[in-house]
Amino acid sequence: MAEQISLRKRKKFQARQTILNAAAQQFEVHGFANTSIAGIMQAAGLGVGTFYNYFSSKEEVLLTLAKNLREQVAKSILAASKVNQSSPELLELCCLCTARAIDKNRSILPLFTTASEHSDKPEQIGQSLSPGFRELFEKIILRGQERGEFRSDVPSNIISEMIHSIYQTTAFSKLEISFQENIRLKVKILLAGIRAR
Amino acid sequence: MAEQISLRKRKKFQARQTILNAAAQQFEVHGFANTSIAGIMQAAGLGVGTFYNYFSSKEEVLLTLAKNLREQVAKSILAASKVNQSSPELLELCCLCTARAIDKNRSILPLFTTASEHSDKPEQIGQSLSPGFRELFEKIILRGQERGEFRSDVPSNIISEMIHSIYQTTAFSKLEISFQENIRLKVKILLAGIRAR
Amino acid sequence: MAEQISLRKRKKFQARQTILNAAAQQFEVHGFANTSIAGIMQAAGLGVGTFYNYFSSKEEVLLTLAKNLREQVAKSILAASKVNQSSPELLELCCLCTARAIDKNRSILPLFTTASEHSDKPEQIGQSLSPGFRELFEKIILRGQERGEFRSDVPSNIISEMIHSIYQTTAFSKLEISFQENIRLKVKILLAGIRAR
Amino acid sequence: MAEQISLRKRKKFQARQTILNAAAQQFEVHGFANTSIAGIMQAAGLGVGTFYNYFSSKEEVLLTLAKNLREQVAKSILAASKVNQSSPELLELCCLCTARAIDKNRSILPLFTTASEHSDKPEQIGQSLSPGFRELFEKIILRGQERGEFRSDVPSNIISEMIHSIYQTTAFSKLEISFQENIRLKVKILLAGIRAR
DNA sequence: TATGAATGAGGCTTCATTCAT
DNA sequence: GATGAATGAAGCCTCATTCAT
Repeated sequence: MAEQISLRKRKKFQARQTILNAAAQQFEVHGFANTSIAGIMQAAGLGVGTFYNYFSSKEEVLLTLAKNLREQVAKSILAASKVNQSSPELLELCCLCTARAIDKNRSILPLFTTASEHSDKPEQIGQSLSPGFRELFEKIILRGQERGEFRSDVPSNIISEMIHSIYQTTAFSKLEISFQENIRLKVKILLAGIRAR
Repeated sequence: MAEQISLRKRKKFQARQTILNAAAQQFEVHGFANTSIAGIMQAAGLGVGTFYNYFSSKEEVLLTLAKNLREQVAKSILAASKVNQSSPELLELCCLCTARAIDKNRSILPLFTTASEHSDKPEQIGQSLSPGFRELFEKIILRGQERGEFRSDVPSNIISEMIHSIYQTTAFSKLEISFQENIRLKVKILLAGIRAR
Repeated sequence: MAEQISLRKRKKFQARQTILNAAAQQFEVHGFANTSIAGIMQAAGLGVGTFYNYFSSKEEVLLTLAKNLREQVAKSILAASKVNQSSPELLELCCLCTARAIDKNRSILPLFTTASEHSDKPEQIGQSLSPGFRELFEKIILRGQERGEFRSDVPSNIISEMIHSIYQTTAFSKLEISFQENIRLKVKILLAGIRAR
Repeated sequence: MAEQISLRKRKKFQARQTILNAAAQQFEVHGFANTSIAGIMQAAGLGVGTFYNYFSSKEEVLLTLAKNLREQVAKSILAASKVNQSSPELLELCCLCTARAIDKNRSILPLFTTASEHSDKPEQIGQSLSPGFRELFEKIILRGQERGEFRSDVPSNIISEMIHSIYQTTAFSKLEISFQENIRLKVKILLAGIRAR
């Protein structure tokens, strides 16, 4: 009996995953707005109605994808930031860790730049990715500025916004260079730019 | 007779402008995806059918808005780049000019980050803004690298992409700082970051 | 120009009427809940989307039908109630006038007994028919009670509710007797029952 | 062994009752049309699929509720009508008994006025309540007319229909008076109205 | 050229019903 | 017998687009 329930739950969990994957893929191919629920469920090999057993809207799927990514990134950063080191080193490390975590979910990030367009509650989605790493970055920068490791003539939130922008747009890059390497180079420039003289 | 024709042409031009303005405003308020042609035309105070006398789709309106912005930016840059100066100085000047031109059309830029989402031909729109100033930036950077004014260990297209990303995301910024000032600070960091050592 | 507009408006008015008639007929045949908008518009010989150029929901159609009926009844009663006469005579006259007005729109009345079921705002529809004649009846009864023409041991609103109930249920009657005659007989009983002794 | 079977039967009976009660409650709160089977079963604390072990449709549930009410009313009337008395007295007694029986199941009656709307077989449900007491009333009236106790210038079926209408609409009454008292007053008027002169 | 009513394709969502466990 | 996930039919509604005036 307990096993039966567990079996069913496992299946339900699997179906949920199937839908999430199908959605991510469809979003990547057609974009969020051009993806229909019917399309997602067809890609998932499930009936249309089944979608509503798991999610109440396309937005909720996006939110879920965002949450998953956010958690992965957070975990990855957390691990990296335990080691003790200088602020520039730490910032670079975190940036690269984040890049690596994002790279595994490349299809998802680009959505958040644009998702705010399609929702009645843009703020929810648009910034749902940030918490957990944007704040972390800002903390590191602040600490670096206090320690005199980073220039102080530019506010930390501007710098943090700049890092954020790098991730957002690099995900769209058409250049013939890997995502992580692209990020690495840009972070290199940024670090050089904010180093205290 | 000639005057009548000219009058008619002027009137036609006016209607077109009215639609463009209404569209820009609606896009800004509701987002591209959530703006309907009926909505645009209502805002324009014109009949729905009239839209199709001037444009064939919402995308075309967006493209037109982009083209207008692009031309303004290009003109602005062109004027700035005539003066002879060092590459960093020139780059900074061009960046600020661009910022100023964009600031006048703030409502339009944010659309291009997202517009690719909504179209069947994303590439057309998504990058429609760049030509005319992205290339210019790259040229300046290349020249600077050749002259030894900019570091050469990062490809010019990466740097140019980074500048591009600054414009795209700063347009969305929620920070309490003006668009132009925000851009200025970021460009400062970037310039410091790419200066040859 | 003015004529053209007028022509269009006339056509628009006609289409509205066509929809209202088709809806009334469909409601009568299949009931409100079992009538789909597609069904109405097919009966009207118009496209589905056209419905929304005129109404925003099935409920609004019902409300409109109710309003029309209400206005007819009110007009009919108003005309009748101008003549001066005893309260029982006046009440009877008004009842019969109402019956006649309703009879012309037989298909509509039955809906209001049931419509409250189907709406999120039941009170709106359920009682939308009453104003204009339920109150009138109550006024006549009250006056009759004051004058000693009607018994006073039963509250006027109970009597008025009883009249109301006669209309509502007689519209459903399966008896082989005309609607108006049926009403006439019931009103006869009621009048006999409320006459002061 | 026999006990086990009996236990099972009792359990089955219980589930059936649970569903009926939940359904009645849901019907009352949301209306018949707006009540889904899922909703009923959730209110019943049972799985959706279980519904079909007991009923084949929402209509059948309604029919069952009607049958139960009908039987209660019939039993109540039967008891009352055994005593020998004049037709008006008997009719009044039966009316009040009926009112009392209905009052205990207030939630159910209102459904039958409207249920016909929602079914493909309206006749089945719409009049499913009547048999057993409408006929009885008619018999009493007929007898009274034969005995000269009731006026004969109005057909008995009209009078019986009038009684029926009182129950149907009083169940919806918004007046600040109890259901039974409301019925009592209306029956009083009716009786006064049909008394032979 | 301007208009706006008509249109139907297409997306969203609900829900009765089935069926494997 | 109980369950609840899966299903797709069917309804609702929006909106780009056309076309007669």
